[in-house]
Amino acid sequence: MLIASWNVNSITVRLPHLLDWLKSASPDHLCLQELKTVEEKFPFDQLSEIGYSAHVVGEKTYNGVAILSKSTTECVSKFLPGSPEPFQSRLIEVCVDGVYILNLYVPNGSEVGSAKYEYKLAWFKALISYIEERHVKNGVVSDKLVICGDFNIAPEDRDVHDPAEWIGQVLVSEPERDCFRQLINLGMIDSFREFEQGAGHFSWWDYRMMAFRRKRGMRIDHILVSPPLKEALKRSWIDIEPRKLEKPSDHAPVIAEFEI
DNA sequence: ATGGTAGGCCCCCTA
Repeated sequence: MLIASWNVNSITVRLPHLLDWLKSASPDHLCLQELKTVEEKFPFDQLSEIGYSAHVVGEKTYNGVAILSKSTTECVSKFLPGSPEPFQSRLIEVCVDGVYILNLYVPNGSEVGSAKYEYKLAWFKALISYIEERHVKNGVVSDKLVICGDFNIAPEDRDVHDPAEWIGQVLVSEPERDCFRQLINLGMIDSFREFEQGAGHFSWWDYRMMAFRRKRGMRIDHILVSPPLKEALKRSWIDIEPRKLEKPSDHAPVIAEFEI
């Protein structure tokens, strides 16, 4: 079974890339972020034609998340209780055959110390409570849980093209990394790092300054796996091919394979 | 300290 995650930066613009990628990669479930549209304009029909159903939380212009699946899934949640105001569509969770898939679009944070940065930290605090209430027993995640998404956090310096240049900045600041570590402390496993220890593996590159060509990126999109799924995890990787296309998303899809 | 590029939308905001 393949579970993938991709920040498409507008599903309207990226639909051709998305359909092509689904046909070639053929994931069982794909978590999408930054739809930038409302549910009424979501391309259910075109996705259905290639075998995918979808649960969607959209909004006009910003944010928006969805989970596409080949099989039928049960939607568990479409919002984050206790998240700071105003509401933003950044969380959706489904359940399928006893496996929970939680899809996140973590706030970007804009700049350390800004109001948006405080929103990001408050949002993550609510996220930890959400996970603790639903999936944690005795301090660890006891359910079969996969947390996918654009975390807007590069967990360690090896996930950053130039750590010295980025020190203390948004996406890499210690309070943000503390947020990520809280999930690790609940037992969640960074699937990518189970198979690859090296630096230079990125999932996002700024559109500006030819960042992709210059390999100046960050690994901020993640698939985390709970302890009950660890043995089933067989592979985890980043597919940078769609980032090479004309009019790409600034993010690449990340994929995890399970023997289930 | 700033700018560069992209997407959506209402001439600017977010990333």
